[in-house]
This record gives sequence, C-alpha cells and structure tokens, in this order.
Amino acid sequence: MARVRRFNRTVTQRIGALDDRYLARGRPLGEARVLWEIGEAGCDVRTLRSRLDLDAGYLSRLLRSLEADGLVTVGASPTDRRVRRARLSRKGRRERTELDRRSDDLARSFLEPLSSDERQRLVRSMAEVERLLVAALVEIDVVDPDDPPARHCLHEYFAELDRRFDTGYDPSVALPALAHEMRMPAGGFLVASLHGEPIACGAIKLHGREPAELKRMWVAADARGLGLGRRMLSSLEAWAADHGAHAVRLETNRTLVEAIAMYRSSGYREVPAFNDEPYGDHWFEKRLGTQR
Amino acid sequence: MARVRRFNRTVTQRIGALDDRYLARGRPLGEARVLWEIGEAGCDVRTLRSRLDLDAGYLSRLLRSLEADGLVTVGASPTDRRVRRARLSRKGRRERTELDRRSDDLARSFLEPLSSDERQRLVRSMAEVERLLVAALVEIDVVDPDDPPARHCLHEYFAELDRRFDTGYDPSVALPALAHEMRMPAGGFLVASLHGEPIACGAIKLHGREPAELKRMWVAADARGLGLGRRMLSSLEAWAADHGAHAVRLETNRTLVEAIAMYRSSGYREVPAFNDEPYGDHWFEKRLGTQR
DNA sequence: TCGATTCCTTGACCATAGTCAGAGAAAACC
DNA sequence: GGTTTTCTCTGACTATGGTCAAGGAATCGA
Repeated sequence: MARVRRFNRTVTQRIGALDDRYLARGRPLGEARVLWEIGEAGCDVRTLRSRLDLDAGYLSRLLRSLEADGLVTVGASPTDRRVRRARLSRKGRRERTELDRRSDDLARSFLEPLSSDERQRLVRSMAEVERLLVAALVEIDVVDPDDPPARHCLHEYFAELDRRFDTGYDPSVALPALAHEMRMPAGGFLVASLHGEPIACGAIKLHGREPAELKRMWVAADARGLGLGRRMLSSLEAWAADHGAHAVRLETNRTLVEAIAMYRSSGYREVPAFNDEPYGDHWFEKRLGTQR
Repeated sequence: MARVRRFNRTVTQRIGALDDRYLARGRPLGEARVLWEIGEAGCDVRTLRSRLDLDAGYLSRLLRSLEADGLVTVGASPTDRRVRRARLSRKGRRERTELDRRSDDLARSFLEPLSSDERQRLVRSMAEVERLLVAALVEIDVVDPDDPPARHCLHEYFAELDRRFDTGYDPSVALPALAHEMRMPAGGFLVASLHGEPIACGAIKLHGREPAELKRMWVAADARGLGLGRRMLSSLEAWAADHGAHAVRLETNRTLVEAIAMYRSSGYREVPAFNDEPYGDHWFEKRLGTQR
C-alpha cells in the first residue's frame, strides 16, 4: 500500500510535470493537447470535446486561438453542417510532429542512463503496471452488432485485415458473419471499451449442439500488450459456455501470428479445416467446461 | 520507446489526475500540498519553499489562507527569528489525517479489483519502475563529514540505531568514527541525494595496507527498496579501491537484518570479530579488486 | 555599530483553465 | 412547415497558480 502511494507520488508527479513541460513548449498546455488530439486526419469538434472532456465554450476558444496562430483550420463537416471539423494546417502538422519528437526525446531520456538489461526490465515493468491498472478500467459488454461501437470495431477490423493479409481482404469474398447471426438468439457480440471508446471486440455464432464459432476478434493497435486479447477471448468463451456451447472453434490467417500464439497458449488445438473460408490458413478448437 | 511514451501518458495523466482530486477535496491543490508538507512536526517556511519549489510570495499567501481557515499557525522559529515556522493546529492535523486516509483509499482502489497474485505483481512492477526511474536521478558525492548534509545523515543514522537496537544506541559507548577519520587523507564520506535532499550515506576509514573499514552506512526510511543501499555499498567499495584498499570490512548489529542480507549477497563473508565494538554482533569482510 | 544580507510579507499584476447563459444555424422530428 | 433538438460560438465571469518588486524585521559581518 505504502509502495503504491509512493509510486503514485513519485512517478506521477515527476514524470507528469516533465511530460507537460515537454508537450507544452511555450504554448498553453490546453492548446497543445488539442493540437495533438486533432491528429493528422483532422477531427470533429464534438469528438475533441468528448475525448478531452472540455467545456464547449472553452474548446471553441482554444480552437480560435490555434486558428489565430495559423495552426488549424475549422470548417463545417461534410455530412452534418452543424458539426465543425478541425484540421491541421501545414504549420500545425509541423508543430505536431515536433511535439511527437519531443515526446520521444522524453521517453529516450528515461532509458538512456540505463544499461540494456535495465532498460528491458524497465519497459517490461512499465507494461505490467499499465496492463494491471488499465485492466481494471476496461469494461466488456454485450452489444448489438449494428450499434455504433460495434460498427466502429468491425470497420477497424476489416481495415486491419486488408493491411495485413498478403492478398488484401475483401469482405465479399470471405465467409460472412451477418449482424443477425451475432445477436441473440443466434450469437453474441462483445465490445471492450476504455473511457467510453471501443478498443476491442469479438463475436460468437452459436450452432446448437455443435461447437460455437468465434469471429471478428480484434484489438485496437494502441491497446495491444495490455492482455486485452486474452481477456476478450475468455469473455467470449464464457459467453458461449453460458449459452450452451461445449466447444469453440475458429479459423485464422497465417499472417496473424500473435493471435495464433495466443490461441495456442489459451488451450486451442489446431484441427483440420471445418469450413472453406478462403482467407483461412489455420483452424483451431477448444473444448469448454472443464473450468466450471 | 512507444511503450515508455504510452506508460507516461496513461499512468501519469490518469493516476495523476485522480491523485490530485483525492488530495484536494474541495481545497485548492496548492493549499493541500502545503498542508501535507508541513507535517505533524511543523516545518520552517524556507524548507517548505524549497521542497515544494514555490515562490516566496505565493507560499506566504497560501499560508495566510490556511491560517484564515484555522488549519495552520505560523510563528517565529526559536533559533532564528527571521525564519518563520508553520505548525498544524488541531484542526489542521485532523485535515491532514483525512488526506492521508484518502491517499490510502486511492492506493487501495488500484489494488482492490486485482487478484492477490496480480496485486503482488503490480506492486513489484511499480517498485521496479520507480527504482529504475529514480536511480537515474540520485547523485552520490564525496562530502565533508561536517557539512550539513552529512550531519543530517549521521543524525538520522544514530536516531535509527537507537530505535532499532534492543538496547538503544549511545554513540559515546560505541567505537567512534571521528570527522577527521572520514575525510581525506584518512577516509571518505559519501552522501546520496535526490533533488538536493540527502537520502543515504556511508563512510570509509582507510587503514593503509590493512582492510578499509566501512562505517555509518544509512538509507533514509522513505527511500528504501530503490536499490540505493546496494548502490551506496558499491560506490563506497569503489572509493576504497581507488584509494588503495584491497579489502573492506565492517561490523553490524543483529537487528539490522536487511543490511546483513545485503552484505552477504554482495559478496561479504562473515569473519571473526576484528574489533571490540560493543554493538557489534557480526563482522564481515570482502576482498576487492577482482572486478577491476 | 553600521551596512549588507537573509527571510518573509504585501500589493499589484498576469496567464491559464474553466464555467455558464444566451443566441444563431442546421438538422431532426412530427 | 413549424417545433424541437443538436452543435457551436460569444461574452461575461470566476478561481487557481504564479511572478515581481518594494519594504520591514532580524541577523550577520566587519
């Protein structure tokens, strides 16, 4: 307990202060955070507001100020002209790159004085601390596959498969998993969210007395390494077991090496192909019920 | 690198914000920090200023405000009437206890959702992160044993021995280590400091071709577990070796179990008593020079 | 004993962060 | 087509954190 308190004080205040100073570089911290959060691709003002949890009036003023400095432009969103969309100007983009660089510098300054062995231990311990602290904040819920969070996850999932598969990914070629197959009574769709943002998903298709099928398992790139995949996997298994499944099976592509490693270490055994998914290279199955 | 950056963002901002809110409880954060830092025993205003790194005017105003709330009294220091000394009133003491409780609650809230195995891992990893981050910030210097930092360390060292030894500790009974024996050319006195505050010390008495003697090794209670003892020990050994010693020896009391464990694991072997230190229960020696 | 220095206080000032109510424009609802 | 809701902006206001310079009281140094 005392240990935790001291950690909070030392690490939080010391690094936090440094972090802020590095990020701010002469600019009010609020502006720097907004600049950062807008991102390369631009961002709707309402999204900024919810992500940074700022008052509408305050954010508006921050944007005006950034606009006056020539760092961002704010225009109407193409789809809904009430919504305003902030984009970085070229100068803003340069500025953001600079912030990025400084953030890297800061990280490097922690690692530099250490030996390579110590560096590894530091990074490993940091990951562990983060994983355990964040784990308590992640919520996994059953949602409808047509709800916005689920659609967001699926969109990201497909985009990632398209990037990673050697052949790209075309959903119309793959075996489908339709919305009605991933909601009750045919199945379930789980979404993990952190501070209200969806960061991982997975679906189960029930097949009566046959093994249930695991589909659409995805973890956001910036949430990896937190043990979230494993947690999602066991939540899906638990959901399947609760709905009468005695086993779960799945197919996967050979490029998804981390996923394959995770399946193996979670008790999945490779089995012969049980379907003709064109993108499938490996098929796995795990029997449920031993743990309950 | 990315890992370190993410750790900084997540842990720092998330916990930092929580920590501040917990600590503040309706009061400006600045006031809460001052209230905390004054401590049960009271504190000179100048010390507060340097510890919290606040502007003199600003701190003065904060104290006025705490005084107006009846939490603090500020009076002249007994030794130097320019210096002002802040003390907690009864109400202030209650308030500080409350802050203490909340800080505990916060720490508990991190641990609570975890299994006991996870808790252990979290605490261990936090200690590791802190140790490695702080290690880079600690400076070990050779100082004169009569300098204020050295005197502070020695004072704390004796107070601790007095608390821990079954018989209490009376410096006039023990074998002495006089200031001139711990400065060149007879010996050396090392102090480790973090942000300018001394947090550990140790001394070497040289004996020509005979083994050097290690004395006065101490680590501040709130800096333990950071690997500082081991670091101080190897700095002392290095200093001794640099000044011609081929071996180091020391005596210690049986109640100092962590120290004894550290000596053993650092390559010290127990040897027969080489002096008649009345508080000595164990005598150790280590040959130097193999590592250089 | 007479500056010089140290320590603190006070008044004047400033920037950042944030809140709140009102209003205008666009979209959604019925 | 009129009403309601959503989204944003603006102006007015507040609190917090912080800086700076002047000055008074105590102490130090010669």
